[in-house]
Amino acid sequence: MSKSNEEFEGRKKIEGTLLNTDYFLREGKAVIELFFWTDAGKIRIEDDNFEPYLLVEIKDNERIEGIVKELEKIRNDEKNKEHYVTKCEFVKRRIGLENKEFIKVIVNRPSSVPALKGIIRKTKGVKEIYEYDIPFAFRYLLDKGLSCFNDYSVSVEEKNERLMLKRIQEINALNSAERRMPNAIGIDIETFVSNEDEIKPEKDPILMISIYGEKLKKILIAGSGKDTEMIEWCGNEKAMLERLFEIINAEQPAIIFGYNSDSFDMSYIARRTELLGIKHNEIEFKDSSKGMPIVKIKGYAHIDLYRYIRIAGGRGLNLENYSLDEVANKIIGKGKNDLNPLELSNAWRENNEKKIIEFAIYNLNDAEITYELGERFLPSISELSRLICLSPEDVCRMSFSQLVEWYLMKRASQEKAIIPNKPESEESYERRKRRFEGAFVFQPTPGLYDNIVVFDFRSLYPSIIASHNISTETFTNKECEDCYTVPDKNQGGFIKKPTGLVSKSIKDILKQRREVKARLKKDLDEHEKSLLKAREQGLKTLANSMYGYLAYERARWYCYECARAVASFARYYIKDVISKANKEGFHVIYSDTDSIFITLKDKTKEECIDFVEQINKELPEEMELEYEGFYKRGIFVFAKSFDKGAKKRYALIDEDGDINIKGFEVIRRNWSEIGKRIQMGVLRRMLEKGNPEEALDYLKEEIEKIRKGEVDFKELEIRTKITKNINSYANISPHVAAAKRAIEKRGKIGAGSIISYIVAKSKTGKNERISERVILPEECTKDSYDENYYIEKQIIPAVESIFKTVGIDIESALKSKESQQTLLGFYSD
DNA sequence: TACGGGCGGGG
DNA sequence: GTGTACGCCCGTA
Repeated sequence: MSKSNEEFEGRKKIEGTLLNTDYFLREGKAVIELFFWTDAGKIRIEDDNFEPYLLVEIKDNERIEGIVKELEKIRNDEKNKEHYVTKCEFVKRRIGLENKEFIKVIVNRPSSVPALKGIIRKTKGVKEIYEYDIPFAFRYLLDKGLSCFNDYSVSVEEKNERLMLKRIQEINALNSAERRMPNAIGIDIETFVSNEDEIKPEKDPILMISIYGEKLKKILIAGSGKDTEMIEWCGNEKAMLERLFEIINAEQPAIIFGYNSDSFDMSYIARRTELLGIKHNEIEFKDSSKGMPIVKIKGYAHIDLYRYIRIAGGRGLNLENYSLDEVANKIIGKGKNDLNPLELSNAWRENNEKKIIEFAIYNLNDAEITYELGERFLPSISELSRLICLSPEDVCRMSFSQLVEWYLMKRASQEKAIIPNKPESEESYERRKRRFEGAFVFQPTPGLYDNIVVFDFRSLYPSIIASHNISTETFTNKECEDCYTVPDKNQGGFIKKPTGLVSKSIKDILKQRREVKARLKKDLDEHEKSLLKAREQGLKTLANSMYGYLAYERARWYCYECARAVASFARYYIKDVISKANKEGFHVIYSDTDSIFITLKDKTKEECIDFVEQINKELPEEMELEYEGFYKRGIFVFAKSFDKGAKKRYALIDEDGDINIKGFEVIRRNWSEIGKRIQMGVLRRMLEKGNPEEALDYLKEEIEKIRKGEVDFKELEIRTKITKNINSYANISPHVAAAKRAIEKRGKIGAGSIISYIVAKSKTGKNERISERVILPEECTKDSYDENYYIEKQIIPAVESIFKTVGIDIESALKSKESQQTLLGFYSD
C-alpha cells in the first residue's frame, strides 16, 4: 500500500526514536503509552491493544481443558477493583531443555496479575506459574520486540485528539551517525537550611531553581528583585515552582538530568509542590519506592546521574568520592564554584540581593555541570537501554547484576524460553552461604626483574562461559561423554548441545563486541564514535558481569555450579599456561586470575609470541591468550608482615618510561602528597635504572629537604572527610581536632566537607597525641611542622617494602648514614 | 568473628 | 505496582 493511501484512510506516519514507555488505565483497561523523540519534538502515542498475562505450567497427566475451565472462573474483587481472568490461550515455551505447552492466562488489568497469582497457583492441576512479575510496559516491549533508543516508523490513527498506534516498524536505515539525540536539561535546586543536620521539605522552602539546556539557561528565585536575561525573580516559592513546570512544559525536554535528584532535588520539588497545593497537569511525579526513593516523571526520562555514576558509570575513574564536585572535576574537568551553600540562608535572611545573585550563579553552574555530565553519560545509558530493552530511567538505576538479568529476560523472551522466577527470600539466604574457590594467584618472589613479558587471557570468564556451554540449564551432575567436564573433580559438567541461554547470550555479546571494535577502527565522526564506544563498553559490562550474576543470590538464572565451574576452568587454563611456559624455558614470576608475567632471560620477544600462538592453537575457539606487553623492568614487593611476595602489588616500567602501578596505595586521600610523591620517585628510580642505591640517595635527599624545611607545605596536608556534625564525634581524631580548629578560625564547617590539616611539632616538648598537635594549612611555617612525623609515618611506610624487596633495610640504611640522628623509636603515637 | 545498622549524594 | 539498590564501614556482642 502506498503512503498516500494510508493517509487517505485517516492514518499518518511518524518517524522517531522510542524514548520510554509507560501505561495508564482508561475505563479499567490498560493503555500503553509510547514516547517518541522526533524532528518535531516529543510525541506521545497510545496503544490500547495489549493485555496483561502470566504463564501456567500444567502438572503431568492433567486434563488441560479442566484446568482452563477452572482458571477462567477466577475472580477476586477487592476495594472497588475487579480482578478476573478474561481468557486462556495455549502457548509453546522452552523450560530448561524441554519444550512444553503452557497456558497463557490473560487478566483484565496489569494489577490483576499480582492480585490473582496466588489463586492461580493453587488451582488444581497447576504445577507452577511463571512471568507474573514482569512490569507491564517492559512486557509490551518484549512481546513487540521493541527497544528504547531504536528508530521506528509508526502508523497512527487520530482518535479524540489522541494518536493511536496501528503499526510499528523499526527503521534500520538510520545508523548511529544519523541518530537524533534527544534534548535534555540539567536541574539543580538550593534550599533554605534552618538546621544543617536535618533538611526537610516540611520546614525548609526551595529558594532557587536552575535549569540548564543547550539554549536554556535560567535561574528562578523565590523572592523579589530585578530580572535579568538569566535570572527570574518569581516573588515567592509557589510562583517559582509554577514557573518551573511552565518552562518544562514549553521546552518539552526528553531527558531531565539531576545529581542525587532521586533523593534530593526531585523528591524535594515533588513534596514542596504537594505542600503548597500546586496544581499542575504538566508534570507527574511517581515516587516508586519505600526505601531509597526513585522519582519518575511521566513522559520524561529523569536520570539521576549520581546513581548511575555510583552504580555503573564511575568504575575505573579513580574517584575519591561521588560528590558532584569530585565527579565533575574528574570527568569534565570543571567543578563547583567555591561557595558554601549553607550561607545562602544567611543571605536570604538579610535580604542581601548581591549575595543571593552570587548563589544563583553558583546554582546555575551546578545545573550546567550536571547537564554536561549527562551529555557525557547519555551515550552509555542509551546504548545500554537499547541493548537491554529497558527505558533509560530504568537502566541508569540498575546494578550490573540487574542489567544482566534484564538482558537475559529479553533473550529468553526472544527464544520463547520461560523466564525463571525470582527466589524466595529464604532461598536467597541459603544461596548466600555457599562459597567456592576463587581465582588462582601466583605468589611472586619479591625482587626487581628485568625484561618482563605479560600475557593475558582476553575476557577470560566470558570466553570460558561461551566455549564450555556454561548455562543454568546445561549443567549436569551425571557422567556424560558429550560434555565439557569441570577440571576440578566431582563438579559435574555441561552438555555440549543444545547451547544454553547464558552461554548463547554471552557468545552473541562477544561477537557483537568484536564487530563494534572492528567498526571503531574505521574513520568515523565523533558522534558515531562515541556511540560505538559506549556500545562496546556496554557489551563489555554485560559480558564481564555474567559470572558474578550466576553466583548472585537473587538471580533468576542463579547457578552455583556454573559460577564454580567458571572459576575452576579459569584456574585450569592459567595453570596450564604456566606449566607450559616453564617447560619451554620461560621463567614465570607472577600470575593473577587471567594474566601471566614472565622474565625473558635468554629468550627473545619473538619466541614469546610464538609461544602464545602455540597456546592459542590448543585453546577453545572463543578463548585467546594475548600478548599484553613488554616491560623493561618490574618490581614485586614484600607483603606487609609476611616473608613472601605480596599478591596484587607490583610496578612495571615500559620501554617509553611509563610506569604501571598496581596495588600501591598512592591515591588514598588520607595520605599526604609528599608520601605519594616520594613513593613514586623511589619506584621510578628503581625501575628506570634498576639501581636501588640511586633510589636510596633520592630518598635521603628528600628527607634532608624535609628536615631543612624545604618543602611545599601543600604537600604536607592530610585530607579527611568530616562525615557528621562535628560535636557528635565521640573520639577526637586528628581530623576532628582540625575541623574544630577550622571552625574557631573560619566559622562553620558542615558534615560532608573535607578538612585539611598538617601535623605540627609539640610546643611543650611532651610529645602529645597527634590530635592535640594539628594545625591548619595556613598556619604552617618552616619550623612548625613535625618533620619526624612526616618522615616516620608518611614517608617510611610508603617506601619500606620497596626497599626491603631489594635487600635494603630502610631503618638501618638511614640510621648509619645520618650518623647521630636516630630515626625510629623516637615516635610514639 | 559475626551481625546489625547506617550511610552514600544533596542543602 | 506484573520490579524495591548494594557494598562498605562502624560499633557491639
